[in-house]
Amino acid sequence: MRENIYLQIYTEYSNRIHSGQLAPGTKLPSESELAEAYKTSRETVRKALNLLFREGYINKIKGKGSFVLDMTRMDFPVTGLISFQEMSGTLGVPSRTLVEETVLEPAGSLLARQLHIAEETPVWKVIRAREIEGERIILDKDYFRSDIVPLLSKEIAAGSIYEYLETDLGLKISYAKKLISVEPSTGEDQRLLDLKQYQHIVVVRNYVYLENTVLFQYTESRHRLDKFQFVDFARRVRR
Amino acid sequence: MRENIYLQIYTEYSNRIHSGQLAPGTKLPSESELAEAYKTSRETVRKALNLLFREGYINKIKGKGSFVLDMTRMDFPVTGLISFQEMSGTLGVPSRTLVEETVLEPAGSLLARQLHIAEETPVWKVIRAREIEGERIILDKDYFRSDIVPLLSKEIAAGSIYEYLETDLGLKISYAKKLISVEPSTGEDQRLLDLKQYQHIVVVRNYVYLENTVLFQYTESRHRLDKFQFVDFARRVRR
DNA sequence: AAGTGGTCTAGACCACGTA
DNA sequence: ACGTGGTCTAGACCACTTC
Repeated sequence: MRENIYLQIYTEYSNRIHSGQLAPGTKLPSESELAEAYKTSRETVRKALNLLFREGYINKIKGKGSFVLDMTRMDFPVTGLISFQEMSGTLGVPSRTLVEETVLEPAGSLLARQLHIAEETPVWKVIRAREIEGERIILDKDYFRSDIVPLLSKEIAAGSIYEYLETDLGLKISYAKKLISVEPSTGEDQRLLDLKQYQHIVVVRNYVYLENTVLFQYTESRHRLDKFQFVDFARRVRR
Repeated sequence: MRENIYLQIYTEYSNRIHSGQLAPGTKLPSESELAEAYKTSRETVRKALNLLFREGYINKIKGKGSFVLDMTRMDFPVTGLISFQEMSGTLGVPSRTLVEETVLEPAGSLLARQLHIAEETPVWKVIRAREIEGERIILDKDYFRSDIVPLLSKEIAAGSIYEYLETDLGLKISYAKKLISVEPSTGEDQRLLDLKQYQHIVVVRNYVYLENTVLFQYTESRHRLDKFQFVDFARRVRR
């Protein structure tokens, strides 16, 4: 039996909405009609529609139907940082990554507390500056537990570390917590970034957990004030 | 027939996890066991567990079971601003709201663009300063479409506007988009807040939509740099 | 009354983890 | 082999909207 019918329906419709093929306001076929069209049950269709709903692609109104929302007003991505990854993905913005450091060293007291490990545990430390349109704007400081990530080369750091972790190491990332705050900039910030006159810097602390709830990565992403933007889309939960 | 069994299960377990009655790491009963215990079907139980999963209360591992996550490490709320509402809710932090202005006036060009309405349309404007531990730290500027919110008194503004909108006016809030950025502070900020030496201010723009996808409220929440913090919990979506 | 989405049922088969 | 969660089915009844 083919599986993940609901993901297939979700993907097809999210693509059509993304591409503009389905204009905002368009009414989707009813759940029963979709079930028939995909030769599946209504509950399976509902799973797909609920995904689209949760991510802001459509709105569902009882008694009326499901309607395409205006994603263009939402900018992108629906939730997350408008930062290096996204900026460099968008058309024609020249950007590059400067790997400043890739070392294996003992965690130390501060980091040991962040990662909930012993101070002596060796930890991979990767420091990268992100240059966008000729300006070094973001400083990424990544720390990985070395018992989980045995090797990290400069080459890997220059590319996508996440791809390496998921496809090569087979790690299953489950969830992450972000903490955003504004803090005075450090000497390191001033040395590695083009900070202009700004005395403060936006710090995004990221705690990444594996499926087995092990916290294996801690990241500090330090953004120049004027280039920082964060988007959050939230459905209101009724209880 | 009793309805919303899944919400009942969700509420019971989220409460137990919140209160610490269910310690982190605890294994929940299996889905079949829960279905039997609540005299319902497995799919209904799964609906409840998926809610708990999405909100970071539990982790689900195929073949093993569902496990309580450590919420205390997560601070609170799971996603959102650590700001006035939350701060004032926590024990013993003295705080109050100063209503600076409650007027009905034409939208004007800037606001007309934000709310997607005509410039002449009257709009309720509510300006409130939030004082925490004797310092005015947050400036909330709320704008409501007057065709949807007919009346807004100073008394309502001093309390919870959302409660008024939902219970008294029966408005159904569906979703909201937040945009966070850092900007130079204005004269108004300096006049109404205790800004200290800070030249910049964290601006949280909030766009609130009703169930029928009408954008009816635009809010600017302006936070003093050093008192701003935002938390985001995100499950990694696998596609 | 007809059509829509919201909830629920009582099964089924599969993939994964543990023993 | 067994228990676990992940997906799916083919129905059912309900609440809401529209006609």
